[in-house]
Amino acid sequence: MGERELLVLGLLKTQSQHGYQINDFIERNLGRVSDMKKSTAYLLLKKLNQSGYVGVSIEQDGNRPPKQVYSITPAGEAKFLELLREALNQFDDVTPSGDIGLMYIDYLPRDEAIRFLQERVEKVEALLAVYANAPKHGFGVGVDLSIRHRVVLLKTERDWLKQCVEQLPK
Amino acid sequence: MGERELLVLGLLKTQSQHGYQINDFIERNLGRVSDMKKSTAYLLLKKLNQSGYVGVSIEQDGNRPPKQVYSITPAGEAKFLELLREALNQFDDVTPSGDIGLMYIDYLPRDEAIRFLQERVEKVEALLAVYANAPKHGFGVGVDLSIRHRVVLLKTERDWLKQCVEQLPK
DNA sequence: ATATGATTAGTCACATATGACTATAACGTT
DNA sequence: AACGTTATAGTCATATGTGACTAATCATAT
Repeated sequence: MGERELLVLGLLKTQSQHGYQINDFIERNLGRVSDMKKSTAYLLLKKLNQSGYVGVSIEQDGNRPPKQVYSITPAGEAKFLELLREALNQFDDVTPSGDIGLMYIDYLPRDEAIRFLQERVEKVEALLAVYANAPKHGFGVGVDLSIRHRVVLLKTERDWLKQCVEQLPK
Repeated sequence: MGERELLVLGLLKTQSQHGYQINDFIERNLGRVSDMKKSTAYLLLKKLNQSGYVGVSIEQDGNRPPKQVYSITPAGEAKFLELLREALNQFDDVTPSGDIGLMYIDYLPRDEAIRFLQERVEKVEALLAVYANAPKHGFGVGVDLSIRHRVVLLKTERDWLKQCVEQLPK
């Protein structure tokens, strides 16, 4: 259990919801903090239910097909706090992707390799532009801190890539 | 197919090997560039073989149980270059982990939350010390560039975390 | 009326990755 | 000769995550 479970439990803490709403909220408002997909959301809801952290009730809305409404249980509230503490305090070292290619860079003509790396820099810069121009978000400090996180990581990535190009032996 | 397949094909390009050697080399020499595990290595070898990018032959060594020796095929050589170009030129935006907790930080007493974040800073600094003191590696420029990558990312992480703590409203 | 697209609510096969486990042989030490 | 350790070579159950798919209802424009 990790951040994704924490995210779902936290959304249910605000109000009981069905799967669609959960996913919709994440897609619309938290796209810059989580990339969780719909099927994963439903999967987690099911698992959290089996573990007793969320309850399900059926809601019939006029003629619409019946919906599963999920709500957090007391055990879920406790788990939420446990996961929150864990999430705030833990740091996972992640192996950055994109480095393996550099190990074999000498198998390509130097100028071709450099062109690839420069294209890569441009991709990073394009993304940077998107995030840097993101409007302040209303959902809370957290989302803004998270966008700031991405921005500084992307800048670091860009600068490191540029340094790689420079430091490459002729 | 991605970086991991590229890594394996690249190691076979240098010389034909069996699964054990591949994994052993990665664990011993490339632990700072890839975190691929043994079972994954064997899995990739099998898949690459099924796709015709590596061939297998049996080698009997005295009384030892027979070994599968893997070697790269011409198709594998071509695939290697294709994957290398892709790896050098692509940039994947990755959602950084550890941000979800910040969204819910107000559910904990502020001082407790800050203690957790400070512990997290210490973890980052501990890792930073490990990588910063890593000796220059002989395998090639790539490995050193990769270590540099981790170091700058970790520094960014540390600084961002410190900023988070400061910017938190009282 | 009716076609189109958004809303709502999921399911399922599939790919990836790994931890835990099994086995044998060689080698050094006591 | 018994024993622990390392080298060797894998297999397998399991967990995670997602893309592609199905289906029904409702709102809106044509």
